[in-house]
Amino acid sequence: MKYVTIIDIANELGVSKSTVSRALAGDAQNVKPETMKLVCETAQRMGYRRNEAAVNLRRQLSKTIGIVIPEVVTSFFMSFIQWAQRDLRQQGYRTIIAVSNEEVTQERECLQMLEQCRVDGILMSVCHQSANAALYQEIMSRGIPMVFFDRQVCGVEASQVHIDDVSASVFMVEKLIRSGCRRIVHLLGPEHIGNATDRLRGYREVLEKFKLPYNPQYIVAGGLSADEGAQAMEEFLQRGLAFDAVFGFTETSVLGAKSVLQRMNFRIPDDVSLCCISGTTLCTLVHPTLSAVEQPTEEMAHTACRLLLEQLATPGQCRPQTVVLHGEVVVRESTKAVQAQA
Amino acid sequence: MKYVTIIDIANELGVSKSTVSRALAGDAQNVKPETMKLVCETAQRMGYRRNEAAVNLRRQLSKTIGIVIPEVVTSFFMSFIQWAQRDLRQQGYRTIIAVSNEEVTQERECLQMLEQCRVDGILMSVCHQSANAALYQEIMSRGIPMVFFDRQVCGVEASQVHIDDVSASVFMVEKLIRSGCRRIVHLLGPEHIGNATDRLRGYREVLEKFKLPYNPQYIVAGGLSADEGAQAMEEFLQRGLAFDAVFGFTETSVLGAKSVLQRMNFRIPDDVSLCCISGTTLCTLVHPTLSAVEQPTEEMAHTACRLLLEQLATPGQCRPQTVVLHGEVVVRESTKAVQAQA
DNA sequence: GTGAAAGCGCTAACAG
DNA sequence: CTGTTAGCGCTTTCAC
Repeated sequence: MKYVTIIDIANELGVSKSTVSRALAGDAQNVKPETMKLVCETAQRMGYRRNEAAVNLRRQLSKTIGIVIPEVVTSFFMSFIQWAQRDLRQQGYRTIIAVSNEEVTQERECLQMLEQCRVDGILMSVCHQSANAALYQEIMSRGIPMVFFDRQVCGVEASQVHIDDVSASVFMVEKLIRSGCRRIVHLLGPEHIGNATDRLRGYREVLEKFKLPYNPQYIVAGGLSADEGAQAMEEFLQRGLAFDAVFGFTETSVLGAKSVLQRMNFRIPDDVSLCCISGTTLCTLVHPTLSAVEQPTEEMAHTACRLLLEQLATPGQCRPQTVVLHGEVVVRESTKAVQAQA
Repeated sequence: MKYVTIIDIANELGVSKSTVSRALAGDAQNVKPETMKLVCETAQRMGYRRNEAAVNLRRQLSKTIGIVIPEVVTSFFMSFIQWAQRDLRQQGYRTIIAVSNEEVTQERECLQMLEQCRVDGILMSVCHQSANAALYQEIMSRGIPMVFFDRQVCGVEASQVHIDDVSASVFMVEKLIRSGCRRIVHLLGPEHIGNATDRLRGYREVLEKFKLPYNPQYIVAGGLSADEGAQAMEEFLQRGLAFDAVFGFTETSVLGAKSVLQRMNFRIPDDVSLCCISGTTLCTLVHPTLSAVEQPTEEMAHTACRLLLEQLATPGQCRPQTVVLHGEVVVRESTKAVQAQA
């Protein structure tokens, strides 16, 4: 029931606890090799586990990074975490994961918890572009570096890494148009997520470029979840407008829309092309009727970790910087596209 | 840079740190209401965050539960975590998530880390049914309760919760046969995962029941990942045997197989039915050609948490118990099935 | 109702 | 090379 402490080991061996501490820390400079070996073996034998709480308290730092993500449905965030953990662990950092569930209050609680655990830094994907901005500032002013990834934040002086949503959107929509689509439904993301605005902007830019009319009737609030996407699709169908493509904000919402379309016997991608800016490669792998610009998850994780570690290495020294990455494009050409090219 | 401590608050107010501690803990019995209010307000104003490391050290417990999962690709584990976190948080527990990446050594490191963090209990899904069994026993003998979920463990006296893999498998395969399939490929899971053996057993039981011949040629090692599933499928195709269904161990591996089949212009589910025992509802939602018995993720999480909390409440008192849940079935009937019924 | 003091397990000066 | 000592921030007796 009780854990073995360095004092237990010290008593067992008749040495002082400092010696044990030094030996266990591998301080070859100040411990005789044989003492070292003896201590380590005894620790092993007695089932010693060093108490992180005690170490953190003493050292005044935790060697722990907090990661806050908005949801766990999309594999993007999980994949990001995996890459980030690898990088951070390599630098001797542990990670604590906290999920805000897309709610501002839960996000506050997550951050509070991370502060209580005295994390050395935070990787964060926000659930709202501005609601908790003051809190972010407060945390950073306390000397805890934060790096924001994927979801953009407004009004915060901090390092960020995200993809170029406008370009990604432009690329995707242009691809649709070139493959013969003219009437493109856009499942708009929530306005409190900055990326949504950018993607709408991209959508509009392409229409202008091709001198196609912009009809607000084709823009539907598609939310984030599959349910919201499905609902949005039904809402649009009731408007009775002709359409040949759906460009969704989330992978999840466009898949929700897809289920509605299939129920209505639309053939995909022959009748309707589906596309989105996707979380991860897995998406288009398993949804072979979906076109997507894919986020470079691994690169984003590396970059975010690099930015954070830099700030950790030079406390208070480096200016915040924003890194913008570019997605990879995976497009499923519909038969319509083939006709259009002919 | 420096955090505010209760001593800072005590000095600010000219009271002792004990009083501050009591007030912050909400000990109304021993603190005058006005003092209480004053302390709390000051704490708020000064941006106090209580140091969890110090509390844990003092209290000799962490109010933290560790969750170990083998991978983060499947949404099942993420979904499980979400439910579990909700239950545990409600009981005042924090959670630490650790990922073993299906590797025995990484799993050891995870557990070691959790012990170092002095977690009060562990929810665990193993990457190997027996490799670390001794370690599990050691941890439990130290008084840290463990509950194993989803993946079965061998030779360990501990509480477990998983689905009835044999029944699930029987149900799925029987469904295939009743819908007209006769030659069913089975993508077998790794032998170090107990559930794989059970599912194969289910497969064989059904064949016997229907007096169909068992041909080992139809069993292919399908691994866990999409790549492994694809490779297994290709391997099977080279055998040149006729087949009309694929029953995979993992959602992921059967989707890998699917990509190969599609490349070969098989029509799904008309030429070939695909099915598996799936991680979560999302799976069949987004893969409308896949039939599956779905794990009751939420129920599994609730059950696992309940078992753990029971052990936490009565240390060393409750005997390990195994709970077996049943999956829900979602079947996509192929046109072949319709023909068979006619 | 409040304060003084001890101590959780560990590290890091400082002496020897 | 090793031992002694002083805390890290907090809770919790025990006095008053």
